[in-house]
Amino acid sequence: MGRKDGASTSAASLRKGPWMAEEDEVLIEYVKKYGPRDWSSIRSKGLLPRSGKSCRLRWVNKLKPDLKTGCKFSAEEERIVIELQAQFGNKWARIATYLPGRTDNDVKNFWSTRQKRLARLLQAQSGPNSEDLHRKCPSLHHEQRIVFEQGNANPLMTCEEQYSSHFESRQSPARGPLEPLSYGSALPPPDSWGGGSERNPWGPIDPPPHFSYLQLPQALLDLPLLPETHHLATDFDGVDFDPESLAHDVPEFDLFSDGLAAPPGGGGGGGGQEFDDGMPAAADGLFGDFPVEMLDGLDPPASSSQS
DNA sequence: AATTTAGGCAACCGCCTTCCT
DNA sequence: CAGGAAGGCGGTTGCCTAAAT
Repeated sequence: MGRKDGASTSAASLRKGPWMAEEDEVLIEYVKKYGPRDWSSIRSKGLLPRSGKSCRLRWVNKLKPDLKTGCKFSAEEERIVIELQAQFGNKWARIATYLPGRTDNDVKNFWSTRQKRLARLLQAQSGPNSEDLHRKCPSLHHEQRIVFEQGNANPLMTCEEQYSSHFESRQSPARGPLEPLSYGSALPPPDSWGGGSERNPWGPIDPPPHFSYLQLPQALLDLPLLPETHHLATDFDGVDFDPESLAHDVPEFDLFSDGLAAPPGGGGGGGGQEFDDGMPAAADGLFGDFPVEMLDGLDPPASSSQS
């Protein structure tokens, strides 16, 4: 209601800025002892000069043991985010429930970066230097070329999305609908966290209906289609996912035993990681360049290309 | 080698929802 | 039921690093 954040606390005595390792230790010890709740009592107990919100954020985004920190989004994860964003909008917390080890902040940052990139490409395409882009991104991967040369390009997707989709469809053509991660056998129910707030991000989530590009934001829908690709906007209606493939690499949830069983084939945090399905992480080598051919046929959307 | 640009990420802000008294 | 407190969430900003020029 009328409360202003921090109004009830003396903001002057609150520490801000980057967290020190010692602070992290204190926070971890606190969660060990009391569970991930009552964040504001961390300050009231005199443990840390941080706001409860700040403590919670730090825990959720960095200290929680089941996070994929320092690991780029895999192509699979990218695709999931793209599809769910189209479906739910900017409901990052909800989307994150479908991605083991990813936080809402991760998803948000990923999306933001992607949007910037798209905006920049569109702007470049609308300007006089699209040839410049060709020069800058000459290394179209062979697989990417196949996608576009076969006329399967969907102008609503970035290069890596199209490539990802293409690659994926060849790997497992039949996939079930996306489902959120559930505690299942891998994660304990919220109760085991000490009966904290049941407003938890893991709560029951409606299984999303099939994704449809018709639900894309209007700004994207305004983009003109490339010749001979109009059908694709609806072809993607049937893109399905196997929920098993999403949940199968949910790590054993062991709050304080260093958490993650390392995914097979890659140590965490090192980059270049591979996941169970063999999909490589979205390494620059594969997805680094956009197919400017895709953009050359496009006119800038009436309203969004100027900035 | 210096500068610019873009990507990635951590953390803060403020609004909203839910819980508690 | 009303109001305050706490937590959740999305938007935004700023810093750091790597790549490009």
